[in-house]
Amino acid sequence: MRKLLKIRQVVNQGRSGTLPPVSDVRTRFAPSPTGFLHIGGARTALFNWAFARRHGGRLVLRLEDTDRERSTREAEEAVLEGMRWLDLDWDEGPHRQSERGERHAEAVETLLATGRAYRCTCTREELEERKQATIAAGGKWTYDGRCRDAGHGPDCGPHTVRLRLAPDARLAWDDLVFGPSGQEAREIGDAIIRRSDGAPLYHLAVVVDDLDMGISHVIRGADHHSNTPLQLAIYAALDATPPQFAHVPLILGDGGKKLSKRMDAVSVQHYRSAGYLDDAMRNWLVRLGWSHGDREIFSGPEIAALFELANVSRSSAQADPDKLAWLNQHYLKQMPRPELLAELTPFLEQALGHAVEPSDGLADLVDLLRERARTLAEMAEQATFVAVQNLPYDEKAAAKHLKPAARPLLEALHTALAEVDPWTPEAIEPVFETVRARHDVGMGKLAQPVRVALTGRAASPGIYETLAVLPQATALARIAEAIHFIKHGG
RNA sequence: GGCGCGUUCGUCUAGGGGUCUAGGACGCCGGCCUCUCACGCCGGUAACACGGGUUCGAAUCCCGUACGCGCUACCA
Repeated sequence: MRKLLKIRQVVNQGRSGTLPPVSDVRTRFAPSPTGFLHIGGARTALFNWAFARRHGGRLVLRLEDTDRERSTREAEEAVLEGMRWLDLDWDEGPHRQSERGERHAEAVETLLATGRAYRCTCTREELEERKQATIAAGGKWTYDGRCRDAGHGPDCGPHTVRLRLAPDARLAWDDLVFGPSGQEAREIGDAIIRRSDGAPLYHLAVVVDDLDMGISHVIRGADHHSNTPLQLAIYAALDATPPQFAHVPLILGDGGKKLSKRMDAVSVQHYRSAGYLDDAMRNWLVRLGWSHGDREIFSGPEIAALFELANVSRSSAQADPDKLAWLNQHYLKQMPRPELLAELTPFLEQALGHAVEPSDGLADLVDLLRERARTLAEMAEQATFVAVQNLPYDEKAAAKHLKPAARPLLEALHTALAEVDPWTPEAIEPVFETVRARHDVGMGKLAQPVRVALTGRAASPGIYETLAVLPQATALARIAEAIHFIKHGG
């Protein structure tokens, strides 16, 4: 218990207050390892990370893995993987709640020894019965205190342990986001802190863990706002100074409803595999409930430099996938080429179904595509033509542009293009000009058939660039194929 | 049901009594650019939940209503 007393109180501050420049800020992220990192959890982690970094503090990672069923090693790893992907580096841990049973048990024993808690032999059935009775009588139910002064000893048979609350205690705190908050103890009642099977309850466990880990700021989802009074009571019973609390609003799904696993994309790995960038994801998440004036774009380091709890909203936010897509393209546009190439390759290989050799053409193409794709998956889709063996034609595109009228144009181009040297957009352009002038057609009539011949589709980057991205021989071969296609049909 | 919290354009938000005929961003619509698709640029649409107060003056303060969310477990 000594250890618990060491906790230092960080200067109390309201929403408008400021923190001392250097502090002992210690935040924590405490997810339960469910097999994926939920975007709500990811944002909570991000806020904790940002707050710690902003104030030169430390972030502690703690896995709340008491649900042994779901808490497999793989489930844990998935959560950590999500954190790493988002560059949310932690300074301590991961600690595991399951490994701290002894500390939880000790705390309960201390509480029992000091009379701050007592044993309760009421059974679930009895409790339920009395609860229904008082509700039927129009009353509000909290534990009626039957065992409060019964003085049950350790050998009283099956029992739970309850916290003895002073009925007139006002369990109040100044929430860093919600402001002054609190509840009367009598509205809570004597809560169970240890189950009859000896396992500690969540509220006891978090308090002991946060105390032991020296957490100065508990930043967590608003769903815990109304759990705080009880936890405050536990801190008090332990004679410990509670940390500061900041509750962040929940993230809602489409239509303002709670995020549902089947209706919404709730895990960060979903977005990752859909081709979203970590920078975009972080930026999107941080702007859900937090703002910094009119600014929209924030890099990781900028978040770490600018984040303040005072600018966190109190109302829940609806996740908007369109905004994420926009952010993603923004980051796609400014990502250094080698990096982008590396990120794209796995997506491209997946789209093609075979390995891809790096080439200058592909590298050039990536620069052309960053203006046209919102995700890596989209970009890969648009890039397949450079690396594909047998180019398939989009049916509608072929029907519209690979018509007999295009044949003489393609033939003229094929001949002229064979002479182009060097094979660059600049050298290719004049060829189109001459062919266009000679056949007296508009650019559209000329470019579209070529585009379909080269890419199989009606949309691609500029035609000269698209040509130059392919080896000259390949480009010529595809034009020849298109001519053949027009002659003989599919 | 009880307790708590929330409510500014479709969405994320700025805004802490006059400078708000409410600003930015995404989306959407229109235009320009143009070989397609994009990008870019220009322009437009669109909000203070409702009702009472307080005040010379309210998006901003107070009360109520409605709606939404959270908690209300020997779950976390």
